[in-house]
Amino acid sequence: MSVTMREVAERAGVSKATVSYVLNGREASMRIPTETRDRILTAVRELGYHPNGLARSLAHKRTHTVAVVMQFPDLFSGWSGFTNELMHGVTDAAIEQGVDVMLHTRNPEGRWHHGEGGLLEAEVANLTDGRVDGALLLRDLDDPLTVALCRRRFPTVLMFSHAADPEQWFIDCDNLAGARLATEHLLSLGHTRIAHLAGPLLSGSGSERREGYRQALKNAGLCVRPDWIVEVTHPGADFTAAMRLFQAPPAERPTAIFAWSDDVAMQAMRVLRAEGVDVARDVAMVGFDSTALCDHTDPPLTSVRQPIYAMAAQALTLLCQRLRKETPDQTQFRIAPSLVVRQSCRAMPKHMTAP
Amino acid sequence: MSVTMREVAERAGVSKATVSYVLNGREASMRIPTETRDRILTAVRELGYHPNGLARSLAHKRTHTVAVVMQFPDLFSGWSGFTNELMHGVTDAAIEQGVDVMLHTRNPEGRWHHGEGGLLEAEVANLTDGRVDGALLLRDLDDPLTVALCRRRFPTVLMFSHAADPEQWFIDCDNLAGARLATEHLLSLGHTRIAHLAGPLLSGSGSERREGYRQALKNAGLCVRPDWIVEVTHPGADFTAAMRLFQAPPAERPTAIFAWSDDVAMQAMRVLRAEGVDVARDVAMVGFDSTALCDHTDPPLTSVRQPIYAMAAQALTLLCQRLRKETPDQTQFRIAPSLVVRQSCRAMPKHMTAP
DNA sequence: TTTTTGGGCTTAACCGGTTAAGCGGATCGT
DNA sequence: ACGATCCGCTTAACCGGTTAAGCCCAAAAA
Repeated sequence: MSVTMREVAERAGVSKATVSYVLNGREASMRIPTETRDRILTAVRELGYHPNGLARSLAHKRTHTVAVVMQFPDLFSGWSGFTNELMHGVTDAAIEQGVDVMLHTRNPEGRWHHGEGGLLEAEVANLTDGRVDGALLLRDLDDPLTVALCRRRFPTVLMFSHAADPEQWFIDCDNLAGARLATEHLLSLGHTRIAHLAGPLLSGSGSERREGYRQALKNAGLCVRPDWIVEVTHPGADFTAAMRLFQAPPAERPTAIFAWSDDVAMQAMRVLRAEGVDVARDVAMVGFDSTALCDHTDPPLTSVRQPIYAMAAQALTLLCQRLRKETPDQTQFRIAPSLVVRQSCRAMPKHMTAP
Repeated sequence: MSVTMREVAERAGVSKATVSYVLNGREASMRIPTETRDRILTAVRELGYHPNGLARSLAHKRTHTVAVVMQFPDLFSGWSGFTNELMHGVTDAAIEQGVDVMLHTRNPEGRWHHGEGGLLEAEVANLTDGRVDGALLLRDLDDPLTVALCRRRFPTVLMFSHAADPEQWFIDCDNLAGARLATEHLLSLGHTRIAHLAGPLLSGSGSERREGYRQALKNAGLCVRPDWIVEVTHPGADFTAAMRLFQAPPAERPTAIFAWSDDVAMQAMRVLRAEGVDVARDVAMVGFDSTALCDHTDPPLTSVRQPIYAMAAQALTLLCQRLRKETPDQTQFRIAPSLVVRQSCRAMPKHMTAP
């Protein structure tokens, strides 16, 4: 089909090896006279030769390709600004590092591992079969795939997650601090009846943000009401449990909500509005991520900012360093989040904050 | 490093070929007794053998991987709901078809081709070097890369673009009809002073939507004011030219805007609001794409819907059919868009519509 | 003149699989 | 008894590159 090195060699009247040496500029060890070199380069041009990437990679055992492995098959679903910013960071850094990116949204047979081992094995085999040099993982805490890959010494970097194992490289956000930031912001505005739309317990971000919420309440001397922690793992989830909180008599309702992600916050805003509850006027809302979307919602959403783009880009850069066997001073990062105040939180009216 | 077929063969006391036959189940032509088969499978299990994907692909000349080639290096930038829905469709279909997806956001040296041919050549070589079987292209009309790949008979499918060449497979939206839909909606609400925030002329969507806008105005007996077609190619672009339209005396200002994309519409809404112009009350706005975001803006954005997810998924499916050398009845698709009315367009007050 | 040196290539093994062709021995048909 | 057939496997070429080792010949050194 395509023109091979053999044909180039024949046309130039040399051996495959010579062509290879010329094309790869192995000048240090091998001095090839200009005349031969020109003959080869002419043949290359005339035949329109380009080396086959697979053969190259097979011989080098290096593909200059990394995989991005998502947790959920539907991560691209909805309007997730998170995924967008993440992929933007990854691809920009990939261009800079000169690597290609493969997408592995593919989850073995459904959402989560069934524990049979066979599916996990298949996934591991898929990643370690030589087509990619390493992987960027977006997975839950103690995810079996992550652990399995690490055990096989397959080069990985965790994004937006972390691990106790010092062998694991990762870059994560300090979710605990972020959640405290959000909750304390609401507290400082005079809110005491704060509910939490929580993420999955399995994920680091989900569980840590819960804990940060709890800590902030406790530090303020408030008790944590378990029924006010409602698990809403993604925007498509069922919000009826959350809505039930607002069917209580007015004095029993939350006056503020900390949502574990912007997407969930936005969906909640929609659902609440449909029920006649106006965000900002009737209830304060804080999200998490502070993606560009937050400026465009009604009202603009106050949110905890984690620098997704930069973190993703750094994750890819770290992975490339790992592939080059470099040893950076630091291989585990915890990024401090910040609060971006927009207009979704009003202060509590004075008379209600008084005891 | 990894365990190879050779080692499996040695441990099972057979040749590489036999192992290969057993693993690939070439039972039809080759009958291997259960005893030998078991010996091999045991060796496979004991050694934890998994075939090397590169070697396999090299021998088969098939990688079961397709590339997604974007036009802009920054396509993942901002909050683009378009890209998100697109990638969701692509990846879902990829899972179904059993192929992997490579991202080629990489643009040779900056944004657009410099026409030297060298960069284009490099890009073509990159895609045709065997690492991917085919490509999904998101490119401008008459894009040189598209043309070059088609000439080399490299399997491609255009997404959200089209071509006159019957050899080109594509799936595109009827942008002309969509733009007419948007403009006619505004006309039907009584607006006659309609501006257009236009996309790049190079892109099919950009130019066709302009034309649809023009046609709708002409059909309504209105004249097209060139100064009211302002090019705003992406949300990060300069909006000052657009804003200048609203510095005219009230009677000279547009009362409605048709934006060529949701992202641009949303950014315009922001910029306008900052200038004291309230969308819906002071000016009607229609976007294009109608991604999930439109429900969350203030006000929710009326927009022309193209089924991005379904189109992207079908594009990938078409590509896979092309790779399997199937010949579908239809290889060029034009999808009819529809209008999703939300709350960003008010009817003109009666006294102003009267002549 | 003989030996050393080194330039300019080639040979051949290798990366890790696939697969057409073929071989040796048992079985079958006549 | 002898050829034909078939089973069960191996051999070796091949995919398209890379690269260590080495060969041949000319020039330099002894």
